[in-house]
Amino acid sequence: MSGHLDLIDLKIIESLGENGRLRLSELAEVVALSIPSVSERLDKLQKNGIIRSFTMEVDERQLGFDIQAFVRVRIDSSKHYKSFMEHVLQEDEIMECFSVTGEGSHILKVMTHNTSSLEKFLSRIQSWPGVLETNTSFVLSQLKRTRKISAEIVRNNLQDRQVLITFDEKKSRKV
Amino acid sequence: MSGHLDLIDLKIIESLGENGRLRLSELAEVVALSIPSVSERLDKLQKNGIIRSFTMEVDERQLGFDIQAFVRVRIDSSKHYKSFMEHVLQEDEIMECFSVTGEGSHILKVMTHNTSSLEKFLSRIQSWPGVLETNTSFVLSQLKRTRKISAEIVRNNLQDRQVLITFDEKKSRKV
DNA sequence: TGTATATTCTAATAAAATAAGGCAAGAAGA
DNA sequence: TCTTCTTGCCTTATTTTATTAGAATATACA
Repeated sequence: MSGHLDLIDLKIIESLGENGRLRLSELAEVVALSIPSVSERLDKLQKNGIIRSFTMEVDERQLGFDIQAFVRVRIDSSKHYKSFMEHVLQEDEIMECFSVTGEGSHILKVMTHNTSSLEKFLSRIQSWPGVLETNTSFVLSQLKRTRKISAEIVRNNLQDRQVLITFDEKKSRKV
Repeated sequence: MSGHLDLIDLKIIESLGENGRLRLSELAEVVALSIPSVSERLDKLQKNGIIRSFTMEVDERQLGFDIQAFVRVRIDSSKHYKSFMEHVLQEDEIMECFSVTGEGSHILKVMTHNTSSLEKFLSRIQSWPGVLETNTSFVLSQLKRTRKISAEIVRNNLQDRQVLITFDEKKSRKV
């Protein structure tokens, strides 16, 4: 049970970050391994939870989500933490929720149809036990959106942890 | 050139949001159409930019990105806007960048290896022309992360725009 | 060094995607 | 209303891709 990631794994991750629907055959070409080998590596990456899931970026506006916002929430202590989390999971408007340092204890990334649905959502939040304050920033536009995980950067990250052991040129198959 | 989305399209989007690597054959099963029909719809969804790209969710920690943070940036007026954007696109640490209302003009979602790389990054930002102030919130944990685009909600969003016209039961094929 | 484990390959089989051609329903126009 | 054009879907045939099984090679460890 090797938990080691080598450069081939990182290239697979990088490639799939750019196009999550790449075929095994295309990945095999990129990393110069046979298709079954790539398939096995991919399974392992998912099994180990390094790859969590495959998803999609959509144009939210075209799907009728005209409002995106960040909502900073301040909740009082840990007493209401569990119920807060349950509420968060239930609300479809909340796409992401982060526990953070700084002003407020949480940041919510919210997506709704229009201002009136956002208003309803905000008043709902404010009724949750323990919620002391919210502070909303509307998203006017998104300047950058990347899922790219550079193999090179990950290699640098991991090598001082010694998680990443080797990259043997020998392993690469001739094409 | 029909730009209309029907419920079948929305089901395709919903399904791919949950698993972006679903096969055409599996999608065809879900929406009860033939494989070539689903393939054609999928092409069209991408061509129309409703589906922007296919990607992946990874476990950032396992890839050595131990620090995630939101950085609020205040830049002075629009004079430095263009150069700011260029910088943003260049920095690998910046995963997302939003132009927002409220305190500060932009929110950056940042991912780095450790506090020292974050520190370097922050001092780099502060040297960009026009950057007046930054305010960093560390992400302690992520409580929710969803890419699910519910077909039902999108239908509700779109029907008052009358973009969504029909859902004919007749169109569904027997299995 | 010897043994056990990992990873890879090839080849055969199964499954999936693509491409071509045709049919039917609905829209647009005479 | 009738005709034509377009759109969306189907089926079939072909090509491409993925899976499985088994053998070989390399790696790690005692």
